[in-house]
Amino acid sequence: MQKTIPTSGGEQGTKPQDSGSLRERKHEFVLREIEQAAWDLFADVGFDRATIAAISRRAGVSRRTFFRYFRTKEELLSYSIMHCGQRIAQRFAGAPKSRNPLAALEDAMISAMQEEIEDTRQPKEMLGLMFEEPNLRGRFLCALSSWVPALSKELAKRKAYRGDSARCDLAAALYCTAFDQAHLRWYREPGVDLPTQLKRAFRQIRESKNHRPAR
Amino acid sequence: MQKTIPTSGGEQGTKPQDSGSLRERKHEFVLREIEQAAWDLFADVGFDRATIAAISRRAGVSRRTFFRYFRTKEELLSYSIMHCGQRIAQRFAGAPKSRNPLAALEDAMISAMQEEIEDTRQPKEMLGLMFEEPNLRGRFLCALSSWVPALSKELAKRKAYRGDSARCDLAAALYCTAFDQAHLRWYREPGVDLPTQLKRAFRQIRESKNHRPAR
DNA sequence: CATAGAGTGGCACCCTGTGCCATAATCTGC
DNA sequence: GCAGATTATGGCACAGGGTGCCACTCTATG
Repeated sequence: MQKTIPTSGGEQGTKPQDSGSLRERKHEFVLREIEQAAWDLFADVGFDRATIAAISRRAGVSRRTFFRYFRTKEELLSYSIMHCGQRIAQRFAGAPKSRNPLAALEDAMISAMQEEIEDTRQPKEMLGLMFEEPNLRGRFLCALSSWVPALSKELAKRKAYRGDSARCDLAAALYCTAFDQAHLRWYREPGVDLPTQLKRAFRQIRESKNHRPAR
Repeated sequence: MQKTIPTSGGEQGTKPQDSGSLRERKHEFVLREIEQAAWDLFADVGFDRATIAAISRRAGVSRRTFFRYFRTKEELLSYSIMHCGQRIAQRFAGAPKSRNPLAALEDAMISAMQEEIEDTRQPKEMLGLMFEEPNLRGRFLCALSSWVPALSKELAKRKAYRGDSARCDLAAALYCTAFDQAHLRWYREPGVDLPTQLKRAFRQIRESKNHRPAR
């Protein structure tokens, strides 16, 4: 029953990605255990019926400890989504400055999501909860809208809309909405992959919009 | 201390808008009492610190009864927002069919909000809570996104995007996002009124988009 | 006035989330 | 290794959100 925590001073040599002290690795380990236990239970009985006591038991920690890793049950979600937002922001910031700002944002979202899907266990199941459970839908949208400032800032830095922050805010928000809707369609429409749905949504946003060069 | 409930058989005659039986009017009355008590308390101490016990006490009902009027504390919000969404949908549906579909949607949102602001006590304070309290932000966005199906349906009926439902969905969602962002700016930027903010946001969406007639 | 049905309040109960404290584990310097 | 500082953990108590249940009150109807 006891699972082992990877040791740093072990005989088989420390792997490069197992960075940090034992304490840090342990923390990371328990975090993943809780996360996994939670998602397993969500899949079994749904979000609302999965009590924190049950999640904790499944993860092998006390209820009190759960709250030291996640402030609320919903934070289990925001967690994944925030991480996803950071990925997108990083890629966006790393894109060549010569690229059209909106096109760079689109690229960042598409490529980040391709990677995200590969990394995530049961991405569609997770997404299902986000769309079906009203509680989670709110959290999801709230997390999405929290991406706006960072994306808007990068748009402004790249002189989209001549650097007008209000317009960049709105543009970022619109792209997040397209992101959401593309996921919704991907979830509901089997057979069409996510990148295609994203591209369709983005095309509709910029459809017939003439990106007039900054003066 | 005792407030009186408008009687139907009173000497001063029944007012036309006080329709329904005594039971129904009483229900409506208590509903408003709770709603008002809640918003007053929210303004005083914030959403989180306003306990349901305190709201109920202020409204003169028991805690148990509160939950017979509102399933959750957050529902106090969704309530207003849903109502607002219905208003918009009604106006949209009532617009002349000859009008450009997207323009009709814009008109509906603008005029509905003008009326809404007049009807609402402290509209900006309410909005403030929606943007500042993370819990409420999620609820707000979730309620907003629940408008999408109805608006999309009406867009499709009016042959926007040649009736393509996927595109209408996205368009409706984008307009809701513009709606949200306009409110955000209105809240943060004193001195510019809401209709102006809405118009600015809408202009950016359709900016340079050529509404080609449906073939 | 009598009776059915809806509204109400009080109670017990479970779950979420937090503060507090004792205990156990890790880290640091020796 | 070892002692002390630091941090993680678990258990407990407690406030608040939300629900089921039951007795009681009020309305609607005849």
